[in-house]
Amino acid sequence: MAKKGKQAISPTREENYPSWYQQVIRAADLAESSDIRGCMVIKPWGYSIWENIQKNLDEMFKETGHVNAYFPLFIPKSFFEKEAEHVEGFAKECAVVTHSRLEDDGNGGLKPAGKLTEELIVRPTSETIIGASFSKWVASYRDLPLLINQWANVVRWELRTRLFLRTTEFLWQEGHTVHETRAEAEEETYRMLDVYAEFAEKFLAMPVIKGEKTESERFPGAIQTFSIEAMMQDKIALQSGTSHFLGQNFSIASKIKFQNREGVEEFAWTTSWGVSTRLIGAVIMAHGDDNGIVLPPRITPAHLVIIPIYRNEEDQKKVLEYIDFLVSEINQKRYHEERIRLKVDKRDISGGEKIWEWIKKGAPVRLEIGPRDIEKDSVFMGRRDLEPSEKTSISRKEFVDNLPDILDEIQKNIYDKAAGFLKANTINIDDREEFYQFFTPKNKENPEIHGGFAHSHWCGNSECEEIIKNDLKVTIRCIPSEAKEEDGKCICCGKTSRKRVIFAKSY
RNA sequence: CGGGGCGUAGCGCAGUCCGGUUAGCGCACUGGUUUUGGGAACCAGGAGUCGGAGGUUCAAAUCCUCUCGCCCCGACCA
Repeated sequence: MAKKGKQAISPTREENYPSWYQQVIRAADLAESSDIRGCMVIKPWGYSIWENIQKNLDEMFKETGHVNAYFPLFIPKSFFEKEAEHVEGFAKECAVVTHSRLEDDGNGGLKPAGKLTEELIVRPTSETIIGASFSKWVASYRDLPLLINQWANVVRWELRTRLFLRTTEFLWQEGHTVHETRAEAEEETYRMLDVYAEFAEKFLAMPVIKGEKTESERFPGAIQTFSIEAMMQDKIALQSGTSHFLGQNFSIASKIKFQNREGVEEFAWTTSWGVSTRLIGAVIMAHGDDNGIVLPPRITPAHLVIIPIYRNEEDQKKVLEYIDFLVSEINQKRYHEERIRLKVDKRDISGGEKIWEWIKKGAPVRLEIGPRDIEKDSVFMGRRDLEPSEKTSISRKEFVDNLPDILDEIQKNIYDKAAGFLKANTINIDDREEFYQFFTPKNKENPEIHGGFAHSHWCGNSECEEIIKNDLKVTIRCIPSEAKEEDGKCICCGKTSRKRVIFAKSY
């Protein structure tokens, strides 16, 4: 007898959001924490999502003229010291390699030996080490622009970690580009922000807001930092991608110089931009429900899971033959120029258990196929964007013909749902009192999900930013690119302002 | 790094305050029988030395000290 609740995940989002998040990761078998502090093991189902993110983003990078390369994991400490703000920003979270050997400590253990003459930093980001190469590669304006991307792991020794959202080691890509002019570098910065926004919306089905960071939230060493911000279902903002205009700061530090068209030597203009495995956390929290993760078809490891139903060997043979035929038909179809990724779950466990497992893992489409369906030449379909009980029987032919459209419809539905949520929880606030109420939970002991994105005026003074942050833990997520100029008064100090910015709590 | 909570089988927990037979329970796992289209039932099994180290004691999951890790809140951050 089924005696568990209506939901597969406990606690629900409403009951305890952080705990729900962890349970979804476990139930969907995405990742687990490892024996190393703050580091995660990404399991096959989770890693496969990352591979699909990589594949599609990489294509977009190539389409915009970038090529991949790979640079060292280690950065000599002296390289790091070249850009003062950069050092200050990352110093507190650097893993440092000091020795090169281990030797017997005389007690059956090992001790480090072979002290390095210069310590090596495990890269928290690669501006300085890549800059060292770039300085050798760039001599003339004819060498520019230089458009490089690297897929890599980085280490940031964060104090508090959360699977996918903030881990000590994480996977990401970092783009590093060098340009002849300021304008060109700025253009690149915006272009890559647009690529991220497009990727988030098209592939992750996640609406985002593009905008510029305030000075306090800027990347260490950057002139300008831009980000895409998404709203999670607890109404908290998640910075999901960043693009930085670095000016000449890093080219000066790394001596990236070139002879310009007038024959005069000058420092180049650089950018950097990145997204990380955090995007998987974003997908979980943007679309997941109380039954587990909900995967956008464009990045799911499996579009379709087929569950054979039979009770004797005779039926089994018939069912599996029917499924073989169905699979061969599906293999003819394409979804956005890719093969349909499918799994036939032949494991010898009960049907109901399999169905729930695939719901928790977020597979967009499930088919149950048994003797009854074969008789009607039809399939029994469940969709992850609908309730688990909402299953329909449709003819085999119709299903096969429409499968790509069904997947697109699911992709669209979950996007619309997330966009609706973002809209419903975004408001203009002009009154300070109202602003404070918006961001204050009614139940202090056990805070309910509250707040959202507040579009409010800001005078541009970082002191106001600081006051709000201290009072409410609310920060300016970005100055939206699309914000229109209008007259208003700063939500904090009341001085005149020309633009609304987005205030929210953030991860 | 500061405050709080917690480490007992793969997972979730009871037992700890008031030390004392072979350390329990649910789920999962293995084998069997009956089942099977919304998370099956029964029977029989396997698996832990109680996060780690040290101490107190005739006796430690339980008391003391140190230490490691996880979770939540805060500061820091993709």
